[in-house]
Amino acid sequence: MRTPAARTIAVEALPVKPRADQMLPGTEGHAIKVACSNCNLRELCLPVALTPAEMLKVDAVVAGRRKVKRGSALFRSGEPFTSLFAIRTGFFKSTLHSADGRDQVTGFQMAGEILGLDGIVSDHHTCDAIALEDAEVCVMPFDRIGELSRDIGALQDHVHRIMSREIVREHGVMLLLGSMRAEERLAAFLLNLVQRLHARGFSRSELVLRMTREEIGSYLGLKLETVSRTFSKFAEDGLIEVRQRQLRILDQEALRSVLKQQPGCA
Amino acid sequence: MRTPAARTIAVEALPVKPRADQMLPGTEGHAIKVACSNCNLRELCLPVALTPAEMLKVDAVVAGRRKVKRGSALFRSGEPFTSLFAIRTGFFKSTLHSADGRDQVTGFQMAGEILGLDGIVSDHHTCDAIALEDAEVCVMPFDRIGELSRDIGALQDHVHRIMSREIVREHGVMLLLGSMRAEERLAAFLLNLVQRLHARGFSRSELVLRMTREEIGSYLGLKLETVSRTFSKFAEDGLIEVRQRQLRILDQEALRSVLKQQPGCA
DNA sequence: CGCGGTGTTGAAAATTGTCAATAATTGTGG
DNA sequence: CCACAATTATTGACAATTTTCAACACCGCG
Repeated sequence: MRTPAARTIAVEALPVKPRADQMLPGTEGHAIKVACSNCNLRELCLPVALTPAEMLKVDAVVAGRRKVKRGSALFRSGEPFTSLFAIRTGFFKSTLHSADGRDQVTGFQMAGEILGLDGIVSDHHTCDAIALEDAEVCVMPFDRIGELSRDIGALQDHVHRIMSREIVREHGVMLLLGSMRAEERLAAFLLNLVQRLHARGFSRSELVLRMTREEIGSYLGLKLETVSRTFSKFAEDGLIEVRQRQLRILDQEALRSVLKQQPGCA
Repeated sequence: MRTPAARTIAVEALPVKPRADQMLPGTEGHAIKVACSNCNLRELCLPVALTPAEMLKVDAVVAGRRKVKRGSALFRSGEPFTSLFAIRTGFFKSTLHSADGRDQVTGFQMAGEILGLDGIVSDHHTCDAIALEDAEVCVMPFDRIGELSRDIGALQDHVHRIMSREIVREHGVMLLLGSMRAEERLAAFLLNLVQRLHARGFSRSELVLRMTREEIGSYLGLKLETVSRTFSKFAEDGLIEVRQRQLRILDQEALRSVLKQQPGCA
């Protein structure tokens, strides 16, 4: 039996601070100009101090934009690597396919985040980047980035930081996969997601899951049924309200505390 | 001309002796000559083509060496980040400590590998690097690396590749943690370890585990008892021979096939 | 208005973890 | 050099968690 917790939830997680081109689906706006200097994602994507002259050069790094339809790939494993991609709008998953037929979602990426870092080492992409909703990215040829960061120290720093940040993020995922139980994993996932959305101007309590239960499960190292059950348990306990992909966090504190029941509990 | 260092090493190192002999030949208590140009780990650590003039500059990146005793830390989470470290001798683990008291080994590092990349993003280290045997590292102040890679394109590339390689490595760990069962995890771990040791001139079938069962378990997301049991099972099945930390792979093919029993097994 | 993909739920099975006892090994100090 | 303490490893019995299999509900879309 379904608990009566299935009340209607606000249709869409609306931005707290309206930012037209961060709207999730249905974003129709045609890009006016390909330039970081007047991009409203700059604080996320390029949070460094640059002189106006440097800024102009950085603008030239962006070779153009590319739209990616929901369900299709920005790039796939094995393809030659030439560029990094900065997400302007939309939502991606990165998935790995192992030789022995395993699949693993290695991350979910949203506006302002960078895709393609895995391809640098071998000049080939090693995972797929799939749009989970219609998306648009800035294309940044990596050789241009290299050239320019020789001129502009702040840009060089920034590139290093982006890569290091990805390493640190993955450490966190390893911690999650290696030491948390299902409820903890899901709680950590939701808190992370809503925190990142909030940093982009969305609600800190409501969100729309752009991915399936199976994709969440793959990311968290769980089966889709376990994800579903855990959502239901959180809902029963009054931590969240969930109806399909509409999700509202009712008790963020309690969700946090799911993560803190750890050590010598015996 | 580049002498294939790995081959030279292989010849010298083949008689794999028990205890503390997983030290790279030729590195025993050498003088204080700090120079990449004549380092026998160069193929591993700095595999790029440089002119002699560039090579001299790169030598100057290494500010010095540092010895780390078994059990002590090269750096700890929270400490200011200033330098990357290249392992000359010894063996390290990297461990993460979460706010809620969880620990996670995020990797094991050996000669020729780089430590400290996680610290770049925030100017502070975010994990501990602990020596599992007496070790020596080259200290490479990161600002010098930055300066020099502005001059030397090949070095810039190399730095990018090192970071990207770490990202790709961690993807692999996520796959392991997210989708493999205990036997598969341990098999993958052993194969990876022996492959890296072999690349450094050691036997492809014998190795000495420098870490405890608990550390292996932490890395693989398993309890130490599960690690121990799985070792025993592999031994019963004739895949390996294990006596404490001495380990011999008897049937590498069979170990590999542990990873390939994936899909519709029912 | 039905269909396919997606999500939920139950029951049983499998895997891994927990607790506990014991053994082996290593390090330490007399 | 030996003995003792501490750490590390092995193994068994049992418990907990998660997966598997299966049935069914829901939703969006053509």
